[in-house]
Amino acid sequence: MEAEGGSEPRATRAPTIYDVAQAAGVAASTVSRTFARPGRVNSQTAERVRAAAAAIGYRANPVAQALSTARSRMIAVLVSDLANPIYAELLRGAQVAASAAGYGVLVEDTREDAAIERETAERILPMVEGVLLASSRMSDAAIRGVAKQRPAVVINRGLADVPCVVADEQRGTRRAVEHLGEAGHRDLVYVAGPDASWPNGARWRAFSDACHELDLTGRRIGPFEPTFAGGFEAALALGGSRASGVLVFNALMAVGVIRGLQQAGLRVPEDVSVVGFDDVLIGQIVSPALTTVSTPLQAMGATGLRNLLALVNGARSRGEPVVVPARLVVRESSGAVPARTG
Amino acid sequence: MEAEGGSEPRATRAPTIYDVAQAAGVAASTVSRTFARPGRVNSQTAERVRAAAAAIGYRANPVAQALSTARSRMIAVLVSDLANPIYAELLRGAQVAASAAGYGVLVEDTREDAAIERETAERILPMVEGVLLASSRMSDAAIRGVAKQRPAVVINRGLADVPCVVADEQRGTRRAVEHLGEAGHRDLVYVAGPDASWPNGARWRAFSDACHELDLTGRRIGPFEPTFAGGFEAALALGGSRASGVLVFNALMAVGVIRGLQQAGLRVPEDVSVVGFDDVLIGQIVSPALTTVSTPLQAMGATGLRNLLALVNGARSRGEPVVVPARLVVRESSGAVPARTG
DNA sequence: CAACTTCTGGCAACCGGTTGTCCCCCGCCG
DNA sequence: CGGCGGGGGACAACCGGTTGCCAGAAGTTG
Repeated sequence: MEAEGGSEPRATRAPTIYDVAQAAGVAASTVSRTFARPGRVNSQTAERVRAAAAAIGYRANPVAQALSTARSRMIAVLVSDLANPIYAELLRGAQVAASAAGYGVLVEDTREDAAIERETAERILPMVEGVLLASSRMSDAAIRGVAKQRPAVVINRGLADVPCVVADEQRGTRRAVEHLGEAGHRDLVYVAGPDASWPNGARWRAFSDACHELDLTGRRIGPFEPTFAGGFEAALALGGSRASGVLVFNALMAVGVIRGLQQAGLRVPEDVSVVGFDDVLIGQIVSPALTTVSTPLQAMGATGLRNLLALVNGARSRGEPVVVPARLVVRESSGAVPARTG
Repeated sequence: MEAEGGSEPRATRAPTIYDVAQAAGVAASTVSRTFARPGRVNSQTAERVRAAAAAIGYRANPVAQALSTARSRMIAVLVSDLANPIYAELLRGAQVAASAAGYGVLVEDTREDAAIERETAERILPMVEGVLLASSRMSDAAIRGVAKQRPAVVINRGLADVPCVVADEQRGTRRAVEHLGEAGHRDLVYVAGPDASWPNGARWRAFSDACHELDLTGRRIGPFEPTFAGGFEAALALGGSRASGVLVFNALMAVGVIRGLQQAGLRVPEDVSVVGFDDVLIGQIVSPALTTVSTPLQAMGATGLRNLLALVNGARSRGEPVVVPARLVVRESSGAVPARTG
């Protein structure tokens, strides 16, 4: 007679295919095939197995499956900073897409630090089937190193030899500059984010080119932290400038710039027009509402993840990056150039 | 002679302990113990093994380790909506804490849906060592069901028999009501969030009690969606009310309420005072800045995760929930009651 | 009716670690 | 010099599935 415990907590071992096999009077392999290869076993037998499994509450152990099939059904997603809503959105898109495909998402917040990112990647690489790098801060070489070990897709970064999903920074930025130009602004400033950020470089280049073509003056200040505080700080640096139009690396910073300018006694958009990147709630809430270059963040996350799964399943990537459109959403933070009183 | 491929992609199988064993001239078990039980093997042997491992680039396979030790070193974190910054913060706190302990975090966005949440939980339960439920929408019974299968910790919800981390909703709410009362507001409204949300219930009860004790009139409207749009909608419903002080379920909604009221031609705080819950960036940015009940979200995520790990490692939980303090942060959206002109 | 398929279940090896157990060898002690 | 103790390495079983291969049964074909 076995010991009769009181309320057993998580005592009893979970049932395995062997338990099911015994209950159904078949071999373990038959149980395995019943679930993994329907059709391979006689339907009557299968029915018996399923009944036995249900009766004893069998659930396949995903770890064991992962070991024997070498497929963990997990994807790693690395983001720079979960507190930044753009990563929350990207992650959400990716997570929902993964879930739909029966995959789990291992998140890691790399805290805007290339070293942490690298180390993290190495650590979790062996247990996932692929890696989605959102706005990686690593060097190209490091990214390729990761991609050599596992299928990888990069979001928000253009990079040869590794599949990418990027927004059309070029056109988006161009539209923003045109918008400012049409409003009469001649002197523009680009407020830069982190040097390690690829979109930052792309936006600055596109800004610079567009200014040149449209015969506008375009300067750059920064880099600043890609946060509200960083933008606020940038607004102070903007003080002595003659610039009437400002393009800011991201939405959080742009909001910071607006607040900083207001703090300094300038009105937006009457004195200075501010345009940002990323269409997140905070930009819509702030007053004046932020004119911004909008990219479909959730969709990018989802697309990135789906492409990654395709890769995992043996697809070969076309060399071309996936480019999603960016459009300008004009709100209240930009307007006509002020009449020069000075 | 083997086929000589060109650039081999991810061809070669990762080295195993058997490869290391062969290279070092020892048995596989010795290799395993070299890493898993330092001290059990002679230091000279260990050195040889480590050298061999380094030479061939061996890395332990976490899946195999998970199978044989029954420890996957992964924790599931379920949140209702990643697009809500409070979950992003909770998740961030949890992720960083997990990472520090060498654990990975599997996130799942349950989209505010109890059914999805349940199903998700069942699906990933077998591959994690524990579960952190942030603002679960499931029934108490369903949560207990989960907790019976794996160690679980619940955040933002009080629940007997399952370890919890909650903010001091009672005191936080009380402070908010006192604040409004001291400013002269006699007629208050609580704008409710989802019925399935535990903090929503706790806040409403505390609000109601506080109003009673302080001899104020406290009504309730809702439920509304816990989003900006939901708050905006609520503001419309607030229209005909004589209430001059409004307490709103969360920050996103509170911001929506402010904007909705402004839209309706009311000034905040001159005509109506608005107080919210959750101290997130958006509440600081909005104009007027939101007076809010602030709780340490990242810390709650981190604490929840650490307690979960303790549980996983065999600690028994004291029955008491962990209560973290909530404090009122007074900003611009609340002020003195307007002089009654009507 | 023999030869050949097709269907279907079982056996056993395998994925890559971990760990209980055995045993050899060495040193130490009486 | 014999016996004892313990350090340390090897063997093999095990975690829980998956799958190649085999063989018996049933069905098909000439």
